[in-house]
Amino acid sequence: MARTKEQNERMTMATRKKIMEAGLVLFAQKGFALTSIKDIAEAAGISTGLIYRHFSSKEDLFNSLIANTIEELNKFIQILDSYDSPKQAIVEMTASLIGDIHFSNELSRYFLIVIRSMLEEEVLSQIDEFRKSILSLYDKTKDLIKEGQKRGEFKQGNPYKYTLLFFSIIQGMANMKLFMGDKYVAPELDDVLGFLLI
Amino acid sequence: MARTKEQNERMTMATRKKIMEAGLVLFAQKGFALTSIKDIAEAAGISTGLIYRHFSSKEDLFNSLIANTIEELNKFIQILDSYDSPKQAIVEMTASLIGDIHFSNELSRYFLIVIRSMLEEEVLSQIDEFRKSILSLYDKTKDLIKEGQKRGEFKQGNPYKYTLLFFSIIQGMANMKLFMGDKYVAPELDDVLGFLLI
Amino acid sequence: MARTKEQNERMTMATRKKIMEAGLVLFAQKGFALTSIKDIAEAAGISTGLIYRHFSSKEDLFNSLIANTIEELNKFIQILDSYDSPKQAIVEMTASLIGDIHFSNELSRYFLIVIRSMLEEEVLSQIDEFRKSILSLYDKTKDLIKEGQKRGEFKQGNPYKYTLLFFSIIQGMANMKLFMGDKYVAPELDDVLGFLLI
Amino acid sequence: MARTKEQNERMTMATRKKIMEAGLVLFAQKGFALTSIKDIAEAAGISTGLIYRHFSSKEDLFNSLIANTIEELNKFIQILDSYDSPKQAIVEMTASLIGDIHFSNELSRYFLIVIRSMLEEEVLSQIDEFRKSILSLYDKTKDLIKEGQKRGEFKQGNPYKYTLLFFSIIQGMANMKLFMGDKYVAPELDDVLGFLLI
DNA sequence: TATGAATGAGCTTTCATTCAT
DNA sequence: CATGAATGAAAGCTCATTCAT
Repeated sequence: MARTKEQNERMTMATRKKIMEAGLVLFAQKGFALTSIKDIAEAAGISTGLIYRHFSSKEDLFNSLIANTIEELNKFIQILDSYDSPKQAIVEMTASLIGDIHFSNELSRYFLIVIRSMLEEEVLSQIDEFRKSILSLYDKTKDLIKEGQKRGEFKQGNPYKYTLLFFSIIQGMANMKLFMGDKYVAPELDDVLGFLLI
Repeated sequence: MARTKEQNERMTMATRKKIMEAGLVLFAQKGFALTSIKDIAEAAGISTGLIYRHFSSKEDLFNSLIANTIEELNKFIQILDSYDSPKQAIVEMTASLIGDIHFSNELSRYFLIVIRSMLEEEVLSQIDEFRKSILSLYDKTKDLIKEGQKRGEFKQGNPYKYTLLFFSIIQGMANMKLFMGDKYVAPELDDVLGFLLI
Repeated sequence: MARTKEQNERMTMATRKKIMEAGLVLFAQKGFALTSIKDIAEAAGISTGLIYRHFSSKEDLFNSLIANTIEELNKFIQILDSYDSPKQAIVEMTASLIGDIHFSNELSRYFLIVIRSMLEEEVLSQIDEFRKSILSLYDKTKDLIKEGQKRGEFKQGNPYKYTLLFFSIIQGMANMKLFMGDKYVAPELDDVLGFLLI
Repeated sequence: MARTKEQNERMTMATRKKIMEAGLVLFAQKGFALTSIKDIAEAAGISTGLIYRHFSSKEDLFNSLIANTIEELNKFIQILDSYDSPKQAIVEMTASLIGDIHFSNELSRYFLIVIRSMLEEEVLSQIDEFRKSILSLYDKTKDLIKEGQKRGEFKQGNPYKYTLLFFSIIQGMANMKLFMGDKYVAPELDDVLGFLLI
């Protein structure tokens, strides 16, 4: 008997998810160029051909992950708004990121994708939107810091400079975790935010 | 009459230098896999074939740069020994790194190569020695921090954890500078070392 | 639905066979260096890339053919043992070779591969084993001649010298057939073995 | 002071000779494709560039050697005419060839070039003339055998078939000598010509 | 829908040839 | 005349993508 439409759809979505998960892990680890479609297919436990039923190209898959990453970054931005004070926002965000990186959570992979995309020159169609999204997160953070400084929660100093330092640290940590693996030891919140908090 | 031996040697050296400089820039930016021999040849203003008069393969060229990087890292380790106090050593090293990154000096490219090599899985013959060299720099730094803590120059806390945070920041900054280009604003020494200095 | 495993296996085998047949013909004719992968692909009616699904490199394909050749030579050696008398063995072997060469049978191509491998200096990994195999055929033949001389079936004289002459003739004939094509006229058994038979 | 015209010419000819000698050895051994200009230059003890002052291309050098080979073959044909009887002609020719091959004389290299040219498909411009020349030697030999048969000096039988067998043996021997090197043992005249002489 | 054999564009590498000296 | 650094076309090989089943 033929499967129901719903069953088929569920299978389709399950496969799509498997591909994206495998893609996220591998792209974060090895970057776009070094990750082959065969790698992804093997990691996802399917055939290479099947990937092309779900994504029109390797770049399309990558772009889908970038779109997810953008979404995650935007969620981040929104969460920043939901806190009572800039200090609370930054502290919560940082604590959460330290944990994500420590446990190699999905979010930490998104930040690795960010790093890689920064480095790779590859002309990937969505990369511009991606950069905008990153810059918008930076911008939001800058405003938050500015506001926090006004309220006297943060040290004085160029908020843009602090923003860049903040994300340098976050990305550096994500990278270091990938390099050190189990040997990685996460820093304390106070150490990471020492430059900013009074 | 033919060129003199000296002339030839000078030409050879000049070309070799051009190739290595172009290679350093491109490998730091795009990594091993994404950098093509054609890219390097174009950047160096020579033909593809000529690269193979100087390096037996793309990997050979990369390994030469890695060898240089190892050398630079070792110089770093030695310099750390030459200071009177751990605090002075760390402070000078950091100040120097901030400047190198800010001006995209060669050294900052070496740190980008380090980042890339951490991320890329590619089995390049020298990479193991390279990792050892990085870990040895980490180790040296850890000892320095430990000693500084004993002397009361640094905050108390797991010195290994501080080491990882320190290099996370440095590498994150090198990466950020590459991403932001002229928009990059370097942090102050005190901000970078806030987590460590008393 | 996907192809069955069996279907795939059949396709794979058919392709592999096509490649090896084309390779045998071309390597026998033009040797390793002059035969390009493109040549082989065209002769086999497939794309160049497909060859690499079946053989990891041009050398790997060549080595597979060499392995076949070694096998054929070993069969030859074994057949020589199965005859009642050395004379019969040599006569049958020669008659069979004359026919193979005349009809450009596979075996004659193997002998051309032998010639080429003798001539080419290229360091191909299996070539040493191959030479051993050839020398072992020569050795076997020498023993056979010696035994035949003891039995009074062959002329007296250095059996090693006779062996070299014998294979010089065989290989010369295979070569001549390739050069003359349809214009080639095969010699009589008695003419070929005149130097040996009483 | 400038060299005299004569001196210059002598030097030119000496260099040209060195190149041709090196080319003959290497082309005979490894064939056209596997022999690089650099190989030849090194063997001749000169620079690669200098070869192009004497020959317009690698093919031009090869063709010059082919021209020499043709000349040698023609000398052969002429020598065949100078004997009193076909038998004497064939016997002398064969004895001389056996010796040349045994001592790896120049002539034996020419015969190796013949073998290689038979096998290689490469479109070398002079190859057609070369083949004609070889066929003309075969033809001459055939006539000689026919005449000898008339005179009762040779066995009866298709003279063309005998010719092909004769040159198969000669070329097979040249090849075998290259393969066996010092281990080679030359056959007796009677063994080589057994099929023909009464 | 799912498979993996098959394709071919693009990369690394070699080497005949050119050319400044 | 002589050198060898430099060029670029062509070969081997990889891998994203297609397609028959």
